Amino acid sequence: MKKIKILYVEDDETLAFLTKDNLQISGFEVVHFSDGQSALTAFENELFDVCILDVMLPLLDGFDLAKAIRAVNVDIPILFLTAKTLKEDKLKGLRLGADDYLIKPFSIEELILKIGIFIKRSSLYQNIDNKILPLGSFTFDVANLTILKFDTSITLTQREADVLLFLYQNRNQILKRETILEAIWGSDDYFMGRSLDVFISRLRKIMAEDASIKIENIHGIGFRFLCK
Amino acid sequence: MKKIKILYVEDDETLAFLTKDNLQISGFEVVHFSDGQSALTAFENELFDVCILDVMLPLLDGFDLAKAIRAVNVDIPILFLTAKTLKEDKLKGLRLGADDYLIKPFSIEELILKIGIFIKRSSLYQNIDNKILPLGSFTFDVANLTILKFDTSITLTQREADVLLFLYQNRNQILKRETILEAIWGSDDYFMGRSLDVFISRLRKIMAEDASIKIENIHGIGFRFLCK
DNA sequence: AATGTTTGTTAACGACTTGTTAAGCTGCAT
DNA sequence: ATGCAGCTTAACAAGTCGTTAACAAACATT
Repeated sequence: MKKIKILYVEDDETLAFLTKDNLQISGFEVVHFSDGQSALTAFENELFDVCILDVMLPLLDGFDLAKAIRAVNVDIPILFLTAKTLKEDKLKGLRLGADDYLIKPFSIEELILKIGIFIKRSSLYQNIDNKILPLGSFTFDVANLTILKFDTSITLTQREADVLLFLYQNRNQILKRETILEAIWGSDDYFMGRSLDVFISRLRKIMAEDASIKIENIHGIGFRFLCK
Repeated sequence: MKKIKILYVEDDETLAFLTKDNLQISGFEVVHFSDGQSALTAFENELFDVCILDVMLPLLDGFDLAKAIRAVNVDIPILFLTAKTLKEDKLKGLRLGADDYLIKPFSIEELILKIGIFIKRSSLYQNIDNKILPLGSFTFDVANLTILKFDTSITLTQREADVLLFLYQNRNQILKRETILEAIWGSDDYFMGRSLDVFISRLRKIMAEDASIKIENIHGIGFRFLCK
């Protein structure tokens, strides 16, 4: 059983030390940063399960950091620590329900409890199969395997939809060929790799009209789905 | 043009505020309640077009509230918001009827798209059992198992009518073979599947003259009944 | 530049799904 | 018993889709 890995950003060193220590005792893996900038760099290179961000941070505040994190991973749950009650408009644009907050001062028990509940209900368990996803100027109706364009619609095959959904869930991130193949085909060999290329080619053609959507190839590595 | 009036029940005040605000900006009229009891009272005194209910509510949970709402109005579409994954069968039941659900976390764009599609679908849905349904240039008299054409009428068998009604109730959506078989035949095996194909073939022939009605096959998945 | 490798694209192939017609059952009414 | 209606099963034709092949283009390495 893998530990839950937490990205924790807090500039008050004393509080950070205590919190980190307590979370570790409770079985979490915690990586702590004192400022937004270094946290963001780390986030781009490692996979985390949850982010806990102090709202008041030097250099890059908690909300801006959250926005930057969202640009890399749209689904990761973010828990804000805030001393005051939040400005409502600040939360706009963050994913409703994917985020939560805790008002300082909080007890460590409270935090741990909150993390537990929070993780359980967030995107690790997310069910996406009846969703209608905005995709640039299109919308992607997952259950109906349909891409709705301005005035037409295209029905995808199940496998096309699977690939597209997987790209979507990991959009704006580099995805290794291997990762995609494992996720969609269940294993990874030369021929499946060629199949993947055929599917990528078809999806590109389908979405060619919208220049804001792009499936980039990262040579020798995999693909990156750019969208919005 | 009257605004769509939404009854919105959500106990998380922050989320509710954001959602309500966004829906209003998108042109909906939104009335928000924090608990089921007060929502129900309001529902009994005002007319709403759609209900959006959080499943986890204090006092009266989303499903019980829905039941109470149904006692007052059998046709109103209800959209459930749920944080946890529900039992599969509970959800399946919802998608097929006048109800649908959205799993948290969702983005506000997703919610708005969903409401749009949902309303379009359910406004046509309504109470069907002994109605005369418009079917392109035909009409389908459900109780009398009759399709009325321009100058003739065709009597269907009970099973033909069952299949057609089920397709109609879920029109413009992909229906899995399995779902249809479970709904009409009660279970799903190879031969029933072949039977279904025979029925689809007959229905297509009956409705062949009207090009605006179409039973599409979605290869390897099921069918989609297209009909304005 | 020359070579090998990875990726893009199109088309052909084959397994499998579906469409269609007709024959075979089964239960019901006569 | 006999005939009929309605559904299922069989049989074969037609269609679809993922895979594979084949070749071209892009890229990396020397």
